[in-house]
Amino acid sequence: MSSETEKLTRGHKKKARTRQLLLDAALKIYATKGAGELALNELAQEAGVSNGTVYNYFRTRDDVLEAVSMEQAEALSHEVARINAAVADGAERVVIGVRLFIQKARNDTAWASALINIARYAQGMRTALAGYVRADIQAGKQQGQLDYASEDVALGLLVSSVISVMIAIVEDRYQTGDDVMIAQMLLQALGMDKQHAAEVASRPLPRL
Amino acid sequence: MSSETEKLTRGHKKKARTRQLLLDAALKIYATKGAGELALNELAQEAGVSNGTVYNYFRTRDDVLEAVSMEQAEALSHEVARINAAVADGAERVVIGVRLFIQKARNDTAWASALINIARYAQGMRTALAGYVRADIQAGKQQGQLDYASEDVALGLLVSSVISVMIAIVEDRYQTGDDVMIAQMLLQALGMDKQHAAEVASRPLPRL
Amino acid sequence: MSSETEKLTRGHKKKARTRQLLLDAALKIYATKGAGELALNELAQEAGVSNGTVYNYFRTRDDVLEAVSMEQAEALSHEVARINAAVADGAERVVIGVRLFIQKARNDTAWASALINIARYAQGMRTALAGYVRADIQAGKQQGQLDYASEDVALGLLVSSVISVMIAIVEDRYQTGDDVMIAQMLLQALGMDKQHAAEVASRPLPRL
Amino acid sequence: MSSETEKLTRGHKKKARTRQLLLDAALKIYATKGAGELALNELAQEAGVSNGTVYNYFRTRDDVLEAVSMEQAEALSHEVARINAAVADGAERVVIGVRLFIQKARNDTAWASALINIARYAQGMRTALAGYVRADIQAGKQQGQLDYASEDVALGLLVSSVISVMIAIVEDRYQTGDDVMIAQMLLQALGMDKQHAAEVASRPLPRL
DNA sequence: CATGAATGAGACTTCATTCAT
DNA sequence: TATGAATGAAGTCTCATTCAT
Repeated sequence: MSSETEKLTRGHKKKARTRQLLLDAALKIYATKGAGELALNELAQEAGVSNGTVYNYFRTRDDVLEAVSMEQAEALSHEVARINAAVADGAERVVIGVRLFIQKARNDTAWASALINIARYAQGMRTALAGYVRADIQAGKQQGQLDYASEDVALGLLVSSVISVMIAIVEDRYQTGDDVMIAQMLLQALGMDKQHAAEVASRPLPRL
Repeated sequence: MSSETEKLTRGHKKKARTRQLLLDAALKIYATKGAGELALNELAQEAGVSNGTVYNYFRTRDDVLEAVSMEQAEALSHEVARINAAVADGAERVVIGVRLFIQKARNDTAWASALINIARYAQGMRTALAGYVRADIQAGKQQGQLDYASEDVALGLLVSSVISVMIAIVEDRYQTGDDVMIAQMLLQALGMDKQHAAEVASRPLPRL
Repeated sequence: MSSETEKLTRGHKKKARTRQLLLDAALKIYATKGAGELALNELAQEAGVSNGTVYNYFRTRDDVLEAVSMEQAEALSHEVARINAAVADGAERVVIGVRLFIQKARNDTAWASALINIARYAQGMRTALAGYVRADIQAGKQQGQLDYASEDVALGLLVSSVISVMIAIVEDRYQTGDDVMIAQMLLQALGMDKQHAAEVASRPLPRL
Repeated sequence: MSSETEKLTRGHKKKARTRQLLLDAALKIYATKGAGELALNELAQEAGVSNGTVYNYFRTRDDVLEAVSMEQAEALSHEVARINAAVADGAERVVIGVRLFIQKARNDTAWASALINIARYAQGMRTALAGYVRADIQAGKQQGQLDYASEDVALGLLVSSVISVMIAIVEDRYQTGDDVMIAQMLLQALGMDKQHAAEVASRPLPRL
């Protein structure tokens, strides 16, 4: 490794570490506050860096939001994709995505709360979340299991419904089995008949 | 009417008028800004009263939000109830509610934008919106047209989907016919079969 | 006095008083610091008002500077005009203006210092100062005592020279009689011959 | 030349080069901003070095200002001295200095702007500029062409007048011929009679 | 009740300066 | 010497809130 490269690497590592500190701190704050209320000096304090340091990484509140959004969206995509790797059935892939998402939210309501707050503001987040489902519902349609007129409307329905369940979780209105229920309803909305939808929605989830 | 009473009445009228000025101004501002960004100073200016006056009517930012929420929710309930007065079919009532709501949003995107911003913050708004649909889906179920396992999940689905369409409108992603489409999908989600759902969703709307 | 007027007057009086507090405080600060270094929170403290109050009167540092400039320029104009009221001779009016200005600076070096700092930044100040001399040198020219090619150059020379003497005063480089000396030199620059200039420049000043 | 010496020399050269980079960058910035607003971060960026590097050369903002002042004053002295080398007449030397200065300012208003900003803050600059004129007016006095009572007042007048013209140039208020005009007025201020002053002020300038 | 000047807490933002590499 | 991330003091600015009129 040349001295040049080494220097850059060290610098980058430090930069990357601080940046991650800030992103983690931001996510933590989003669990409590709306994205519009994130105070950059509070972010600094939470991350354990000084006030001015924040400005070496983010110019505005929205920059922070966008960065956190992207990070979360990417992490989620990767995770669901990994778990769905062995599943070919488009409808089932949708169900797994929806139910895993909800499960994750139940296991970590702070995270769920943060995600809700992020999704409220960061349209990019919603879009990114929609992105990784799009292929699944397309597959479902091609496989003849799903049948819907507008992909965009379908995606809007899917994403907003899942968020709606997340809100229920955070507000402690979630009931056991709601994940299966919403999955079934979504399949029906996407054109699957009740019996089939009920069956697919209640298949056991693959191991993580 | 005694002079005393008259004075009181006039006082009340004036009071009510000022309050309405403030509510209208707030709605106008919500069309532009998130509820968290409403500045009471700006509200006063928009309403044409002095900043101190605001405090005679609302103690906090959230008071304003809640009042506007309630006003809107009530107005919406009344409107939809009036239009639905002659409709007995529960499923059709749902469709009419959904489609009218969307139509209204399309006719006044500023109002739509305000409502989205209100709904983001004021959970009460969502609840209120859900309230007036609850009876309709219950009716649909009793009439044997709808079939769903959890009323709460169903309501969450309905409300969040409609909001999702409103967001699409504000962001100019709405396509003609999306209102019928979402109505149909929601009926399907609520357990109606495709053909029937398509038929009910596309019935002509009653006159306003 | 109607209640309406009374209210306005009371409000105005208070506003005017606070504004004057701020202007006075600003002048005091300019005696020490350059106009570019005036800190608005320091201004608040010096004026004995709270931080935010400053922003009810001035939006920026430059607003303060301009207001102080105008106030000073106006006060100076009035003062010199009053003293010169009985003097018809244009050249003598110039001399009186110059010498009084210098005298005032010697009597209040803090004021002189402030004025220097103001003049450095606020071109408007220089212009205003020039304004009230313009008529005098025009008179001198018409009376056949002064003779110069460019009025603007002449005014620039006059104003900058007086400021130059003020700087000397503040830096304690001023020598007794320099006021007469600079007045004579300026008359010569404006086309008067040495003997005449010496005589006019050394005439006794009118009483204040 | 030993490798050791060579390294030192290269080091010195590099050091000198970096310093010059910084001085040039500072001058460029002074053309835009007042000396009080020079940000060392910006200086570093403009010079293409890292912010920490600045501190290897200058301890404070004022250090930079002083260094640039000195550099400019020295350069100007040299230039005028060179051009005046063959001129014995003190009054003419003054005229040449004044007019060349103005000419240079007209040819490079950015430089003029920088110099004004420097002169505002750095009294040393004014002093240095005065320094190289002092000998000339002394010569003029000894030659019997100039006649003034106070050398210091005369120098103040000279320097401030020239700066006043530079300001006029930067503000686009300069008129052709103003250089000759101001030169003539200054000679008159220094005691020369009108006809003679007009003649000396309008002599053709020596070639550069 | 209405007014609007004053308040001051609390955010934002910049930048000179330090320091480990 | 050069680098540039980190620091934190110092200033800017906003706005909910109070209060005398």
